[in-house]
Amino acid sequence: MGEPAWLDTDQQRLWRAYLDGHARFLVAVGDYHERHGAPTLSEYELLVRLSESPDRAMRMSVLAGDLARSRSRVTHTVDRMESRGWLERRPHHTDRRGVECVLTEAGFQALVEAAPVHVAAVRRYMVDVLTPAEFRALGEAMAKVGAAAKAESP
Amino acid sequence: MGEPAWLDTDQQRLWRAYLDGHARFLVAVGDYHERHGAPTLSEYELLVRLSESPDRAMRMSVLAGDLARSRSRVTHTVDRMESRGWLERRPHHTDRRGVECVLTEAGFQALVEAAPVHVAAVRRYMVDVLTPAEFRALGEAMAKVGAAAKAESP
DNA sequence: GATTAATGGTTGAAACTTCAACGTCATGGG
DNA sequence: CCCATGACGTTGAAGTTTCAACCATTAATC
Repeated sequence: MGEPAWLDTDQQRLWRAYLDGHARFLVAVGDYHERHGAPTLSEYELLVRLSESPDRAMRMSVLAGDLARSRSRVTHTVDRMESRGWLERRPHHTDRRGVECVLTEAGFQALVEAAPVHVAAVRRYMVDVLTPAEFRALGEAMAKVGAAAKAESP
Repeated sequence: MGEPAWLDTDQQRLWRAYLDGHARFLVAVGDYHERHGAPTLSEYELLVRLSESPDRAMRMSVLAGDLARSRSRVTHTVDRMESRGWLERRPHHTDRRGVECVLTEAGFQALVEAAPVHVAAVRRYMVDVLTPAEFRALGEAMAKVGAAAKAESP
């Protein structure tokens, strides 16, 4: 009983297309960011979350959960970004264990400059490469995949 | 002229679902590998390529190109795997600059043990989460995305 | 066929991520 | 109230990846 231990030829082809396609896509987007002087994709994502949060501030642990990263990784990343003046830390008001990360004006400006670069990259290497229906199918499928993965780490 | 500088709300939702879904998926698969004592996904991929190659051997640069990784990264990864006895290096027959990477019997055994774990993870977190049509759409879309990215780095 | 350019692979350091251990504070049960 | 347990965030070291520089060899150009 249970699932077969193998993938059939077609499943294998699709799975590899996914893995390989993603790897190449990320490289392409990363290079595009770099060529245009934008921050790393992972730094960019962090800036986006903060910018959309009320007060442009978020707790470290919420940031970590949102971005699906370890707390430690967020700590180190925030260290680096803070030293560039994009971020600041401040103690949490009610929970004295907590630390809040605040986007500075400089950080917001960095985001404003980076956004068009980022969007151009995503269009060029994903959105424009697919039909609208394909892009939708891709996004919806990944939403399901993400939800399934999320179901395990509460 | 040109593309709009922004993504509309729906495009943004789909794009984020992709990015976030992938991140969580990779974590889930990585954890699954680790819980079951299988090598890292990236080591696993390398083992697979070698095992499918005639002679179970490949040149470093071909490996790098195939896996969409830097030559340097492959060098370091092969160093580690070689020290575990899974791989060996040997000079290329005709091109004296070249180095070939050969899968050892121990490496092949490691692959044989890891394969069912890997397949179970891929099923559990991707294949089984989607309908066959969704999975196909995902794979085909990523094949196009990968091809587009590939078109830039020859 | 000699120079020049390009490829293959490595090296070591810098940058980034992971991992385990820790200190602080909050929360729940006795 | 007190203690046990767990959450929050950091730390420093270990592990991995990137980056720039490098040597050896091959391919191109004249």
